Amino acid sequence: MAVNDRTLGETQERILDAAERLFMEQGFEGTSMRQVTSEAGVNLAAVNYHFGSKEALMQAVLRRRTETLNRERLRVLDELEARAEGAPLKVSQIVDAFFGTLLRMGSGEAGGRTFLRLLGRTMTEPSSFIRTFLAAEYADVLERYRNALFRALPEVPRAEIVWRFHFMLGATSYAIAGTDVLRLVTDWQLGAGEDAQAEEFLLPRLMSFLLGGLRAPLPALAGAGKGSP
Amino acid sequence: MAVNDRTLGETQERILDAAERLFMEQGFEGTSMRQVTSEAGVNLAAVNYHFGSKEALMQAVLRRRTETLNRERLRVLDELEARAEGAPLKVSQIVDAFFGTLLRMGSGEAGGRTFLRLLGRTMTEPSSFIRTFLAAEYADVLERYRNALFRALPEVPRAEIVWRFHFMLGATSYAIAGTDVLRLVTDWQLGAGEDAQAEEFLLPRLMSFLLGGLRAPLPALAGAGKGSP
DNA sequence: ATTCGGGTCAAACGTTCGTTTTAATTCGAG
DNA sequence: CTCGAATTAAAACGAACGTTTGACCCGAAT
Repeated sequence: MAVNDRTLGETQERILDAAERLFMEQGFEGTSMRQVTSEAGVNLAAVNYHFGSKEALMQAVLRRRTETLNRERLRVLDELEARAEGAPLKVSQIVDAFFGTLLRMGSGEAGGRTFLRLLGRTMTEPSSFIRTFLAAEYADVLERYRNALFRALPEVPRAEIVWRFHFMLGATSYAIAGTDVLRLVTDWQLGAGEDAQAEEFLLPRLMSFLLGGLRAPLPALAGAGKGSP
Repeated sequence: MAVNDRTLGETQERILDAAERLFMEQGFEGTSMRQVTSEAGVNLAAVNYHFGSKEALMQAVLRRRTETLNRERLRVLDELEARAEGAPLKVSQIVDAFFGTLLRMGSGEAGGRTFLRLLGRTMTEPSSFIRTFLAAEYADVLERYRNALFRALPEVPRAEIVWRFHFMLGATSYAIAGTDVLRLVTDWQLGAGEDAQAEEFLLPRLMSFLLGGLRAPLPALAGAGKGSP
């Protein structure tokens, strides 16, 4: 019944798992260190000992998964571009490589779905240290994908593409956050129980929506001012 | 006798304005009562006296604007349906009545833009009392608009429409939240400075995107999977 | 056998939290 | 001018917060 027979680093992982789940359920500010350590079954001081501070813990929670995710995103894009031999990629390939890779994470390793929901909520988190951290984590991969879209849609103004990338990110973040004001209001069957949502049902539907939005006719943007005719 | 059927006193309004701004910038949990009252220039006890608690203050902040917003949404929909004389509405009319009415709020009364950002972030807020409150506030208007879309798109399965309403809500929430991991990463000119964004630039672009996504081809949804046909 | 150092532990640090209490002030109605 | 309810002001409440401390445990290296 030794408490010490944990493998190396097990304490850190237990803390990360507990923090991931609690931050997802209650937010960063709404979760206390005592909740995290109690949930993880470790001493209160363990977080500050291993990670330094609550903010650093949050960053470690995010980094653990975003590093894997963004490395995979870059790998898939590399592979697509190598196979295309210099030709522009198809838009659907790019969108699937970016958003599909994200969503498929929710059906992979344990905690993947928890992280998806955490990430979805974190995208609109007010704390500036979180936004700064995420921006740095995403810088490389966003630039690569932006350029891939520029090449795939040469006839679309680049500013439009950036706008729509933005909208796609929003639709996806909200979908994976799963906070769902809509679901609380509607009793419509969306396809299945909570569990199977991520891959079987959400992914193809979200992908259709994103591609439809990305390829939509350009807005009129009438040179005139406001006011509708 | 009843304090509630008089217009809000100046103290209440100052508290609501300060709370709206601080909740938007720092989130609900990240904002203290002392910040709110100090920003509003009122005594610390005034919030509990006038609103009862911090949670009730948050609800009052949200209710002050969502009541106007959703009443206007219903009015516009009523008018459209009256003019259509029983015929289904156009999809673009419905989307503009729901999301356009929301976004145009940001260029109306003072604090409108602040509220837009607050609402965008609140949509993914973890606190259950906020989600419950918002669900109740939106119940009527969501049902009306859902049914309008059902009539406008009779050939599309209703579950698909609900999914896509969901995605549209996400893209819009994220856009108005303005937290923008993307913007921190990209230095692309999105059209104008921060100020003019809401109406002149965001609205037509978002509308194109939403309509493209809503009218996109249905996903393949390969019959394979969990077995039930 | 002893030293060493990473790891865990209970306890306490000072601060800030939301809320409440109590007293003073305002102000219209009788 | 008085009375009493509404509102503001000042102070304090207990609880919870993130963080730090210093003693203690124990396997590995000296």
